Amino acid sequence: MRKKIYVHVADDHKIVIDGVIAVLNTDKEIGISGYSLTGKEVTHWFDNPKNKADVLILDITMPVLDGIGVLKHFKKNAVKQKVIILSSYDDIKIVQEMLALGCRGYLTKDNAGEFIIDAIKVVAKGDQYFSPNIQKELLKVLSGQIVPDGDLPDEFLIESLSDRELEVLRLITKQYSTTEIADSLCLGISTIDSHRKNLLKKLKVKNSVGLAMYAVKHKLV
Amino acid sequence: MRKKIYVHVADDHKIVIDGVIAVLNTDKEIGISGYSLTGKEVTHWFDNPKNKADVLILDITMPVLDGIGVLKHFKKNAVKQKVIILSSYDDIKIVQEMLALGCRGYLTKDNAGEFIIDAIKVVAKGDQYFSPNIQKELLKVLSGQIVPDGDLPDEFLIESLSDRELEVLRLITKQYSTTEIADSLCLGISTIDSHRKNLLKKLKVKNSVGLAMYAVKHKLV
DNA sequence: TTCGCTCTCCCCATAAATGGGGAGGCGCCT
DNA sequence: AGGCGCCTCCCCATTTATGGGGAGAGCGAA
Repeated sequence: MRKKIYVHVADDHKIVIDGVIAVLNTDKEIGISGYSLTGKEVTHWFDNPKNKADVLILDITMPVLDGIGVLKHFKKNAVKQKVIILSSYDDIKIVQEMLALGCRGYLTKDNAGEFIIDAIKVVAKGDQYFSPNIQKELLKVLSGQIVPDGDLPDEFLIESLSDRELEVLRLITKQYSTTEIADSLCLGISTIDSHRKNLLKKLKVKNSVGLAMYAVKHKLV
Repeated sequence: MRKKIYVHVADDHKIVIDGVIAVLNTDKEIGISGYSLTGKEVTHWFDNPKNKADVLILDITMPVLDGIGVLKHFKKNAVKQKVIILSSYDDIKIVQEMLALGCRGYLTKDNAGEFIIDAIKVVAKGDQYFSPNIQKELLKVLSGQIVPDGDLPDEFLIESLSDRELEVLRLITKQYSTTEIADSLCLGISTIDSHRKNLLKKLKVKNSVGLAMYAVKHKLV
């Protein structure tokens, strides 16, 4: 038998972890090296050089530190273990964002059970793996059926926002009007108007609702 | 051995179902009679008199028809099988709402694995079961430490939205202006204005951004 | 039938947001 | 010194959104 592949599972819902482990236990080549309920726990595990995990199954939405934070931490610390995202979202933009952050595979929770074992084996070998529904979406992008806005992954879009703009954006999502934002920041109304106009341009959305949706999507709130 | 208890599991994430089933399979008195990925599927199963399930493990947030809708359907049709809610929320007001709708038990996803078997056995006998963290919250209410105010968390305001209002809300989140929504639905501008005004009142938000945030929070988009 | 709710549309008015443009100060980097 | 981006604020104008009220038609429940 080949060398066993050790897997670490991270999700804020223990029952999901139980499910993943139950599925993985059906395969003799795969072992469980541990699990985490928050992103913070994950980074603790992987900061320890004695951690024997080869692959990390990672949920995006977690308390304390989310999946995005974990990937960023891994990138900064050059963690070499492979990461497979296990998420509820099948939005191609999110997939791209995760890829940009260095994940090696992407599964959606609605069908992870069928594909997770394959995914782990493929990723452990060094390849990438995406569940069929995600593959289909990625192909659409490649074949030009979806033009991903020609924009850089939204990561960079976020970073192109200035501190002030982020501040204004956050207040907009709190349903503050321009006047209220101006008062709250002790600035003129025209200033907030300018910031909002710049935000609309930078994020390429139509109105404040678009700004709010963007902020939510990128977890700025 | 006593008569086996049959359980039906409903959750929009298959991996959660896998997890629940894996845990339940460790107990010989419990059998799985089926599972559902949407509330609609659940009602189909339980509308069929041949369904042999004794207990339903039910998630609250599901597409097509959510857990609340399922409980209401059960109430209307006098479905006699017991329901245990399996939810991410540990908000006491939600628990109370579910109790009012006739559920017999409440588990949170973060520790369901430990208690789900006990919960099923207790509920199957006709008693109620709550995981310890929920029990603690309920005791606080009974002892007067929490005075549950009249308003439910907004999670449940959604039930009071009409179809048209939901439609308008969805288009608002797509960054449509009132005029565009009117055109898109072949209605007058005044009509959409009225719907939006009603939405603002019903959902107790300040503006369209608030509507969008609400829609996102409650997974309407 | 009467009551309540939805859906449709209208009146009034004001506040807010959108869409162009420009401009001066300030700090940072080259 | 010059360039660049950010922050601040202003002009113009139009479109939208908000906030109050009302009203008739339809439909189902009590």
